[in-house]
Amino acid sequence: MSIKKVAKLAGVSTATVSRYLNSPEQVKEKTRNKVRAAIEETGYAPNTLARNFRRGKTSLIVVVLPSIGDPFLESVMRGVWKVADELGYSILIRDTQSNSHDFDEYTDLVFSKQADGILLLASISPFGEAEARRGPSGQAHPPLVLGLESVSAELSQFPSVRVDNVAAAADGTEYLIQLGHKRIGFITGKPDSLLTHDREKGYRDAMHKAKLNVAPEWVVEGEQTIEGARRATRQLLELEQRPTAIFCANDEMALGALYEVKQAGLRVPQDISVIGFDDIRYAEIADPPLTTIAQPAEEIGERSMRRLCEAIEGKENNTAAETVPHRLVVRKSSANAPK
Amino acid sequence: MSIKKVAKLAGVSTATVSRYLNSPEQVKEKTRNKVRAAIEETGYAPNTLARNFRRGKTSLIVVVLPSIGDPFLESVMRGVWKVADELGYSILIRDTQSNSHDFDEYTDLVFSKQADGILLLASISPFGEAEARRGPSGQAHPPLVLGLESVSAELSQFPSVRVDNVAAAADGTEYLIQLGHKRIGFITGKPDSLLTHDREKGYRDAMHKAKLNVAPEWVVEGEQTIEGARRATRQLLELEQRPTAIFCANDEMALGALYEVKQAGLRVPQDISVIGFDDIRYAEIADPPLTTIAQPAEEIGERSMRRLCEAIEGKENNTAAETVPHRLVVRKSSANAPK
DNA sequence: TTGTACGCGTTATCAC
DNA sequence: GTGATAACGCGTACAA
Repeated sequence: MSIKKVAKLAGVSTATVSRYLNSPEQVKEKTRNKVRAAIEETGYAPNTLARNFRRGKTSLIVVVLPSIGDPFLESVMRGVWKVADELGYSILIRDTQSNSHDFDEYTDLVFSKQADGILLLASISPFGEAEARRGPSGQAHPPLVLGLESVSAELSQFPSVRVDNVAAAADGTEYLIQLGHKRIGFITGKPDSLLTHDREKGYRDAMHKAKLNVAPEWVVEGEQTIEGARRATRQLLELEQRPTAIFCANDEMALGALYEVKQAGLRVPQDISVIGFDDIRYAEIADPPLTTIAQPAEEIGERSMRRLCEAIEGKENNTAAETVPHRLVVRKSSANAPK
Repeated sequence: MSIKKVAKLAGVSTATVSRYLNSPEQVKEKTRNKVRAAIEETGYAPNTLARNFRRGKTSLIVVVLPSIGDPFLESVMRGVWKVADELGYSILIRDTQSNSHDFDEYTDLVFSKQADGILLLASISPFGEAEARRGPSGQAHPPLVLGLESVSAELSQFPSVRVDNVAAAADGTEYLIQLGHKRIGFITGKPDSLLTHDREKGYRDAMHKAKLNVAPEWVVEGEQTIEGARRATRQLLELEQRPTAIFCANDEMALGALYEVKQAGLRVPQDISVIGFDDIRYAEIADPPLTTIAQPAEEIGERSMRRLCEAIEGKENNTAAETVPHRLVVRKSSANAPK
């Protein structure tokens, strides 16, 4: 009823008002002025609900991430938002921590037109039932891009943007080995996190390549939280032959590890080296400043979002996995192995 | 076109399918079964776009916050999401850091039916033009609740949920005064943050009450970032008569301050006490663990969100300001004043 | 209890 | 360049 009101007031048809809003260059200047005046007078704002309905598009994108308030994701999201603003999308965030949704619930968001696409920045259970939905839905799968996380076989058909976590973790491990460390502990994430699996694999690969043994008790679960990492660290420190270095699958856990090592009266890095992964902003001001592996977070966000938008707009269906470079950042929490 | 398909397949009318979805009790069991079968067979998912359009409701809520990846906001958002899930809303996040929108852009989201309401967890520029829009829009203002932040006069008409920042900061300051500190520095936030203004006021009030002078150079801007706080701290340390204690308007800045004090070769808390505000999860594992003022973050999120939903659903227009309790958490970063 | 038919506000497809 | 009008898919008043 509203575009009609404006149209009547301006003495034009609704079609013209619509054109004025969406492709003003198709409207003669004189008409444009009439319409503009009418819009200003009424304070008219187009009803987005109706517009989306008509266009069959929500301009909403769901970003699925493990937990908001993750300092690393902040940088990624900055990149995501940049592209979203540029291309006119809004971002709907779902975290997998507070809510335990399964994958279908996310794909449903697209099939039921609540969102146009999904940017998956978290590990979640694989395709499951959604696979069955390929038929009815008409399209094979919803527009979906994976950022950060490694891909399970089920999801390997989708485009992705991430660092090579295996290689990066291997680099970090090799760095410790070069410092003379032989007993290196690894604090991994949750069991279902493919990402931390990959990092663990990189660690194991590097150890193996250097012909160093990995005792089973050296690899401990840290649940990707400070608390979990603190527990894990205490376990490592109680070992008869405790590690001289601890590699944490992310910085959040490394900060917890740092605390517990110092709490136990040991010095970092003289007694134990600690390194992390992600280079969050707290790494630099940790005590001692944390050696870690940096990812180009904002770039990952930007590129994955861009590819998602392309997929939505049907411009590309390039399903290639895109790898961005990582970088070892050496700070004070790592040093030569003791003795 | 889709509800029709289901209806045809089930041999009923579209109205019946619609009823099946929205008020199943109005449908006879036998019919229900037919419809259910048809829905399962087709994999039908109702078009949310059409539904929202028809209902005139988006079930979307915009949460405006200073910056995602703020560890404190994570807890607040947990509370927000809890209520959102319960009541069937989705959350659309806008941060004021990466994007600089003004207030009108947020109210427009509601007026143009992109969202049902606004939860404001950040200080932003006051009403401005939106005030003018009261007429045409029909309603006085969009559903809006303030969480965390203090309110400017323009926004005082809206419901709010927060701690008493003035009183809390006064408590923290008094605590330092009791420890014998007389020269207490304050690192404040951005000039336009009402929140940190209030905390600064609490600090000044407490100093004044204790008949202690506040030298102008003791109050420094820290921009609400680690970097800013580090700069501010260096300034304070260079003072001829440097403070024996530093009160930071939030923990993020306190972590930066902690780093710089140690960097300068001073000991915390023996030479300088440092306290923060918010009790983020990194406060406990800081070195030394940070004394701070805790807010019931999740509760703030939950209550403010609940009030917003009530406002949207027209259940209440209680515009009272709700105050939740704060709590001083004493850890190792604060001690008696030196000498 | 179920079916028919209309309208929500916008955009797109035609003619003119 | 502009206007008339038919969709878009769903909910609901009303009739049966």
